[in-house]
Amino acid sequence: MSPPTFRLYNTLTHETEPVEPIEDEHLRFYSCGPTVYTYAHIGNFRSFLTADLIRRTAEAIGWDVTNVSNITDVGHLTQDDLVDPGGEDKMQQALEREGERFANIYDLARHYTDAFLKDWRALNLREPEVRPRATEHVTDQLEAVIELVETGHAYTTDKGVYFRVDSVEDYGQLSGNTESEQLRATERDTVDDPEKKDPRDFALWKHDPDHLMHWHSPWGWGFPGWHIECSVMGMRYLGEKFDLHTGGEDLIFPHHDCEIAQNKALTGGPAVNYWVHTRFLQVEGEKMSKSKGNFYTVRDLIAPAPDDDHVPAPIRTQGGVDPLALRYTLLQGQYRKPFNFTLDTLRTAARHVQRFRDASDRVDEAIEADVDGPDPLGPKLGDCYDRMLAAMCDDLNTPAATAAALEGVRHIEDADTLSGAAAHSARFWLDRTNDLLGIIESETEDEPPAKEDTSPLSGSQFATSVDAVLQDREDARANGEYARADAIRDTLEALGIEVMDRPEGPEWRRKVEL
RNA sequence: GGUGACGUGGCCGAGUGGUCAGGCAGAGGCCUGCAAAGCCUCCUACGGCGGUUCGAAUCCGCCCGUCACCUCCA
Repeated sequence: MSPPTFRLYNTLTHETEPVEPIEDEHLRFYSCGPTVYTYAHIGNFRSFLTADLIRRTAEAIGWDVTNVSNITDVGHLTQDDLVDPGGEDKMQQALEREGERFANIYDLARHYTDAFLKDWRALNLREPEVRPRATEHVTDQLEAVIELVETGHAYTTDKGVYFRVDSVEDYGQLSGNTESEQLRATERDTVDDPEKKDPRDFALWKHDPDHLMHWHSPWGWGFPGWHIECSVMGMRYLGEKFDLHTGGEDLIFPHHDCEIAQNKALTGGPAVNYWVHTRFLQVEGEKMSKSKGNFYTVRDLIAPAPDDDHVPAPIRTQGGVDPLALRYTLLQGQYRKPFNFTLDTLRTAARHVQRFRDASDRVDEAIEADVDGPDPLGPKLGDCYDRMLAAMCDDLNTPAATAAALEGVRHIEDADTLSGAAAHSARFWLDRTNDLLGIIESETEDEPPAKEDTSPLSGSQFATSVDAVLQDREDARANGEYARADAIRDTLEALGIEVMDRPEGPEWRRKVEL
């Protein structure tokens, strides 16, 4: 059958539209990446997950994909209008906070970039084709700013260079913030540059020789404005026109509106056809914030570090969550709707991921055994896959897609026996499901994040001793000493070992504790 | 105040005019020495008020509520 039409909601048109790449069957898109001044939290990754799902869906319908995802490692000011030398940026603040950990601002950026990439892989996000860093493209940015000044789209003041918003058509089209007067009326009480000609004008270059990161420019030492880096890096790696651009909903204004304006000024027309924005998530029904104690970074959940001050106390003794369970959790909400992240959902997700894994193991055994027999699974699973793909193509409807996937795994579980033929069908389905949703097995080389292992024994030694204890319990059961058998089970449970008595003998696994 | 999004059962979340979403939790049952896991059954909602229609969670209007952005937060 022909693949379904891939449709996405376009912030620019307020409609869900068929995605039609400029180059047939080749999707080229840019994803706004993080500013690396701290560990990324699960909300950040909800947005990056959207980009990953766009990639996977496009690949599933046979398209090529070129994705550029940047790292913002230049510290930008916390207030755009505050272009005085005393202004601080987030990276500088981070360095002051953690000065003892890092030699300098570049060291800090490197540390958090590495941490970010590690989390990226842990969540089984596919690697973008290009991952440019802002600090490595300052020359490109400078050239763009010079061009904008020369073409009259920008002007200089003592404090920097500003983009002249009224030099392009339809500024603010993306957000709907089109009224100059409106922005003026709501301007915050910040230090303004009196030489700015329009309150909407934004900085392309900031004059500041004391900034921790500074570069030489025709206007003296300083650093680039925030919006210009994405315009420049997007065009450099994807061309003057490309298909799609992703980011968090907070970036709609001003960042993406500014980017659109810059691109128009530089190329004479808009660069991007589709804008896709991911809604913020909430945690336990509230805005995620450090003061509420519901602020989760990826590493908090998947690999707790009890001595790390970044890990909030309420979960410092928890964590150890399967990163794919975290991924599965984030799939329970469609990217464009508010999503309420709860530990309860995470707990459930961990169980579901385990079901996929158990089914996968069983299928592998059945392939090995290769018993003759019919294949009742093939058609059912084929149908499940079709519905999964259709759901993904329908504006990344991940809740519907995971529902169909769960139905598929139930078909495998329900089969009393798996013939070789059925097992091969199941293997094919599991692999394609994992390709599309990435929820069964990680594709990365990284070691799985160290689960908290308080045992002094290594993994295999530990397993051997658990097996020995279980044998003792089996002996007790055989002798009818049920009180002793239950005591052994309770002891193991207290150690985080879950015991299941199967017809073929006892089985155990580590409990998922949240 | 401006801009944009969203309101579905105890909870999370599909569903865009008429037939079951699904999951979690809960209740009962099967299985088990007892459990756990798994399986079966049950629980049936659409923020409010109008309107369109033979028929609306689904379309329209108004209201209420939640969230986000309004100069650097994904």
